[in-house]
Amino acid sequence: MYELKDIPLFSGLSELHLAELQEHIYVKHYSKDSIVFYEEDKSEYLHVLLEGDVKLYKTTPNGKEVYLHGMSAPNAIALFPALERVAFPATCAFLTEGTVGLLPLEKLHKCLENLDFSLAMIKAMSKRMKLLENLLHKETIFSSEAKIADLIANNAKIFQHLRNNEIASILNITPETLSRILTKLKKEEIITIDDHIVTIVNQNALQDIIETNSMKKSASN
Amino acid sequence: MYELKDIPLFSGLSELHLAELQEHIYVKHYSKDSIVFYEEDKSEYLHVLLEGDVKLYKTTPNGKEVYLHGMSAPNAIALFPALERVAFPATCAFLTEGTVGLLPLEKLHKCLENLDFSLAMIKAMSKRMKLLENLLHKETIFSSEAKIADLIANNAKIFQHLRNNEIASILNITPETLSRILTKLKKEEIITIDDHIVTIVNQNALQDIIETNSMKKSASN
DNA sequence: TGGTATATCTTTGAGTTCGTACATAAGTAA
DNA sequence: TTACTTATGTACGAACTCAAAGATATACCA
Repeated sequence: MYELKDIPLFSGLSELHLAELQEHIYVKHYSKDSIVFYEEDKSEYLHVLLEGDVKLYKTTPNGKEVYLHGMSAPNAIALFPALERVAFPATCAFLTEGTVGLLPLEKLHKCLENLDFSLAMIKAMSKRMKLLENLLHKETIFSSEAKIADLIANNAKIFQHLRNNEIASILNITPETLSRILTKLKKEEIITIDDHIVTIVNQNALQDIIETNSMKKSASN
Repeated sequence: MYELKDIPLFSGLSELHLAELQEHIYVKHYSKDSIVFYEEDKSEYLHVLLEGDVKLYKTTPNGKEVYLHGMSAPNAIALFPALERVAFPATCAFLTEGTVGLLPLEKLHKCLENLDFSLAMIKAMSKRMKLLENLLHKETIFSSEAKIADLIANNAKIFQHLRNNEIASILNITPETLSRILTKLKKEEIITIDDHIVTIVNQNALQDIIETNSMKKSASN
């Protein structure tokens, strides 16, 4: 299990300061699939993921989950609600077993008096903004085909570790749509899939899909 | 025209420090509709909006604009690309005439050695995250009906200042869709529109649309 | 250990929906 | 007038839902 000092946000603090913080942290264990916090909830604590993987997602009025991102320990989650003391914009659920440390917000806010900590906070927030920005791009610009092409181009290995329906939920598309588009990509000889290993055959065509948001049908059809 | 000290991000700095920064700022004037920077571009400067209004938007492969947000002077724009020295995630265009101050990134990064400045930066980034988070919610959770209902509930006055096609572009829907849904809202007696003044008649029904993402049809149809 | 049963995933087809695109008419303003 | 904005009808398309069949995995038991 990780400790505070393993998290970049806190790693710049002195031994002494860290020890003091550690004293005030309430450590909580979670089982797989349990909820850490719900969208719209508020909390008096910063949630620090010390062990395990979580996902963050929003829920639509009809109960559909909109996947935002996954996070692995060690990591501070929901920084922005902690800083602004506002409600969580998303629900956080464990994908594995895991552990969360709860740091009282007063303690966090006191840390900000330390310049190194503030700079680390800026770094951490930058990182989070990059994630958000990326997500926004995927959800507003990319078509389903482009989402899939992008995933294959950047992280083809994920198909070895996750089932297609899990990948679909990460991309916020239905498994049916994923299946259909993968079939199309195979038929167009842009990729091959063998025993869950996705291999890129035509990198250019893939890039083209990402850039144009669509696949030109092959003349042979 | 505003100056650096009018911007919350910089207002905590000493007179001396401000004067020094001001010396290194290159001030540039822009005409209405001109582009400040393009998506994917990089810059060695932080852009500080000193006068006028801009909008930020992404462009899809088919040339459609996806509106992100508008900003008014005084304000630092594109903080995240400035901090991380990465490409702009969006295009910035003036909606009015205006002025931008260009602050070399070295100068900005030097400011971060000042704790008050760092704290102001954290505040500014928080604010930006809130914007992004809001936008993400609108684009991923809301239906077109909910977007419009939300706008009417929170900012009905905007209909007095902007034409419907401008409002449509802010909501990232087509003018046709906006027109149809406004007509529907009038027919259901949820709002009235008189000479561009939108009045809410049935607040509950409006809230209901925002929460459920759809309008139940009235029995009379 | 192997074999079968059962559950879960994936694929495919058909139909629906939401919002867009295009065309055109009607309204409004300079 | 002339240009632009708004409204409305029709058509289209991307991705969804629902349903059912086919393929894989997992569990259980002899």
